[in-house]
Amino acid sequence: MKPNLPPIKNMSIREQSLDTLREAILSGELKPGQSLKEMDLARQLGVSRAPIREALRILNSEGLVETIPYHGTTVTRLTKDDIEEIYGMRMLLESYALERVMAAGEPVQFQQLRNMVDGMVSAGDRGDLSAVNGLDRDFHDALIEVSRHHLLAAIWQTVAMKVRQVMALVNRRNTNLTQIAHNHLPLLDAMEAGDTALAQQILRAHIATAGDLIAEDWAEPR
Amino acid sequence: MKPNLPPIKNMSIREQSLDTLREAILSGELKPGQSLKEMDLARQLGVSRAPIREALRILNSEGLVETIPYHGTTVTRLTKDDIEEIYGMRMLLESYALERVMAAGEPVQFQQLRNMVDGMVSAGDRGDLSAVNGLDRDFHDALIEVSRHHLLAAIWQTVAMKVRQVMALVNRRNTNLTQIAHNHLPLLDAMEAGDTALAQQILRAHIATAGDLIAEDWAEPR
DNA sequence: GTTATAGAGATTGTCTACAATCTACAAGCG
DNA sequence: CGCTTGTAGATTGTAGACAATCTCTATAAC
Repeated sequence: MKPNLPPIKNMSIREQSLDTLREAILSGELKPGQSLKEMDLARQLGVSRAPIREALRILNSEGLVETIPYHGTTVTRLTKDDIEEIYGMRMLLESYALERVMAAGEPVQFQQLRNMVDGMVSAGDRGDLSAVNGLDRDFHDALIEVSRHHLLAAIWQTVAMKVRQVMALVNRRNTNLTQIAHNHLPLLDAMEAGDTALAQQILRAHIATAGDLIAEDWAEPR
Repeated sequence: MKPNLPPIKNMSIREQSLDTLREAILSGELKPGQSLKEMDLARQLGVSRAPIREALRILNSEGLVETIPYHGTTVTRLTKDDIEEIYGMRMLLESYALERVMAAGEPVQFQQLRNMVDGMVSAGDRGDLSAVNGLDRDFHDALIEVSRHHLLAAIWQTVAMKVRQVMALVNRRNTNLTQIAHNHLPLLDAMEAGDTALAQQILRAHIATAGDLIAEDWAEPR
């Protein structure tokens, strides 16, 4: 008899604080430029400053916050140039992942991606925005994952976080749900057909379009 | 009159500890797999555990150490696969930087690179190994720098650190100093001539060769 | 009126002590 | 003998107090 019970809740206060703060930044709850006072955060989470500080150091080296000695920690500001850099880097990394996946040529992995795209399409038809966004993230994360490159995956994490932050902050008035979802179909078709060049072209166009749309109506703060 | 004096020692204990530990790892003084006990490090540096812990969190998120809760922190081990990933990523990033530099087409920046290559050549002729290594690092760092891409530069830092660590650990018996130095000349020539394709080809071959040489005689630890 | 300066308050940086957890080994039990 | 369980020592995780530094404001000097 193996009840298969998961571990209760082994996360340290530091890690819980880290996840909470990171999530708040990536969801846009904590806005760029906002100052984070250690004591406030500690009181708010009901813990001491020590784990908060360690979490802030990690967020700092992830580029999500910036710390000036004896002055304070603030959520990193995002300029239009930053957006362009993020999407340029995203294109570079995803393109590389795609190249590796196609070169490896293990068609069995496509099923996983196919499921996500299918789910995205149906979520789009339902008009479920957050589901589409979640599956879109999952799809691009999975593309990196199946490329089987640990270092690439680690770097992708950093970039993907910034993408999430941007997506949460942008004024998304002109998003066509079904269009986003269906955009992934021809990419997957090209991949399954083994047409690397076409797949690359579609992927790059897909990312470039998304980046341009966002950079276009990015309101430079302050 | 501007004496150009740097601030005396404005760095916090955390940052000094961080630099010291990072340097020890990158120079190979602290070897992969070695366990780092907070109390030992604190005693050795003559400080308390708090700044040491914060430094370790940063090193952890940089991928230089790994921490298991209540168990300890160890210097990250490097496998042969890791080496290949590092050099693959290095090629991707430097190639991207080169592409951007060539596209921008500001020839004035080449002078800076030229000086480094010249210095490298003369250091190679002097037989000064550490000078060649230092200038080689400077050259590749500068290539990223002149591409004017903050995010790329940040990501490069992480990868370049791992390259340094690998270089320090590898058994470099067959290094031809003058060859390494002179390898950079045709690359710079192609860049100044505006021949992007040729420059890319030389750069990629240069990095691939270096990576293969190192991966080749990488002794898998344990 | 302008500038320099001193002090108060707030915030971050560091230290020390204590709590929680892990590993290893020994004692108890079948 | 083999397995579980409990205890000791070591190590990491967290808390709270104190020190160092910054910002801001009021005041004094010119």
